Amino acid sequence: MTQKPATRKEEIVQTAEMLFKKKGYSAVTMRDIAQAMGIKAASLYNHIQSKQEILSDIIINIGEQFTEGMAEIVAMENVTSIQKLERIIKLHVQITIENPSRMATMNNDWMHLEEKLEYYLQLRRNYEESFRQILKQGIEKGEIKNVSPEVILFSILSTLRSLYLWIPKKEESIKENLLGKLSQVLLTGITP
Amino acid sequence: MTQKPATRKEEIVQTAEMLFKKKGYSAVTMRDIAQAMGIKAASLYNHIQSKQEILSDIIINIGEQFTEGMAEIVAMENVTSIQKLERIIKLHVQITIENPSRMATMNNDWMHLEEKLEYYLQLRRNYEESFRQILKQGIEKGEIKNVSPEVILFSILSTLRSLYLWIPKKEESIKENLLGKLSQVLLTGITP
DNA sequence: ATGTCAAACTAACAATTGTTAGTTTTGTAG
DNA sequence: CTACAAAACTAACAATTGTTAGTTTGACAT
Repeated sequence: MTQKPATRKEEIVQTAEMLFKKKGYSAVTMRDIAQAMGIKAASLYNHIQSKQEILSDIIINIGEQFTEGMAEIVAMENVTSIQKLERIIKLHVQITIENPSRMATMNNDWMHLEEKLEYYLQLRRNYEESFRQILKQGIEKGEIKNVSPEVILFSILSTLRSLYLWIPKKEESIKENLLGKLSQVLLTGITP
Repeated sequence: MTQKPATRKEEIVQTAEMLFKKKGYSAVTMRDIAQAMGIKAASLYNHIQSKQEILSDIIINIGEQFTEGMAEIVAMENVTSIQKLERIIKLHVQITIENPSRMATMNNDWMHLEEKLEYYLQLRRNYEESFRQILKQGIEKGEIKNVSPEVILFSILSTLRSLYLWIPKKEESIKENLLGKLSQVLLTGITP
């Protein structure tokens, strides 16, 4: 699920993101993080600059993963809009399986970013705009029902952004089926 | 959108929930709440017992609204499962339009409940179980596609729980259409 | 053995936290 | 005008916060 940390700093970030997921950034203290690692709070500062830096590292890392993934999808040729949507769903499932805690932190604590806040918001706006364009093209080409793209965008994105809440509970076998089932529900609906 | 506060305590709760929505429970101080009301932090304690009480009031209030709404839906006779799902969607849209800040607080800060935490979790488990039963009955009767009820539950509930993020931006006219569009997308999908 | 360097430690800081105690202001009913 | 209750205030508290400075430890190459 999560990679082996390569540096001591990465260990700190990985410990922090687990705690952030449970209680949120503001409710987690540097002493909490240190205790979870079996060291003292002051020792953390041999490896990081500030608590804020931990948060930035977590969120910007994931934000840029989504940006890169979306760029690839936008660049795809000779595919339908539905196929692009399937790729978006796959992108979310993959990233969330790899980094459930980071996803939780990005979703819940982005507003506590300081210097990096505007950059994060820019990434998010661009991502949503690409998503919206894919939906509009699909409607134009008749591949997607002519319903408000905004409502579709909201509905799919809400589900994908909540994946971190459900994925950690499932075993690997279920995760494999998840992508297919989720695509079916989100794209074709639940009525026969 | 929000009711006129009847008591000074309700004013405090309403001020608090707006701030909780923006920054989360842990990041909002009693001095923040007081300042937003133009008074001093100590004055709040003429009306409330603790910061924790504010959070409890907000979350339990909403939690019980959902419990009551779901009880009515479960008790409905001579209706299809799809009609019950439409009523669930309507329930979420209505409550969220009336209390967007409370919804945000319930979704994001329930884990900071103390004495009332177990009661809240019980309400939530019961709600989800009723939802699950409606889905299973729908599948049995052939009114709902035979896809994993768990995935359907997750998908619809994720969207409904995120409504607070989108609803405050829309004007009243859009809100009226929202219910219909949302039902269409969630139930019949987006493919023609 | 010695020197080096990363990574831990102790001790402390200034600021901020939720909350209490006791006092003063304010508006309204008699 | 007076009395009373509601609701504000000032001042302070003990605990906790992120962070810094300076020191010690431990592993390893020389």
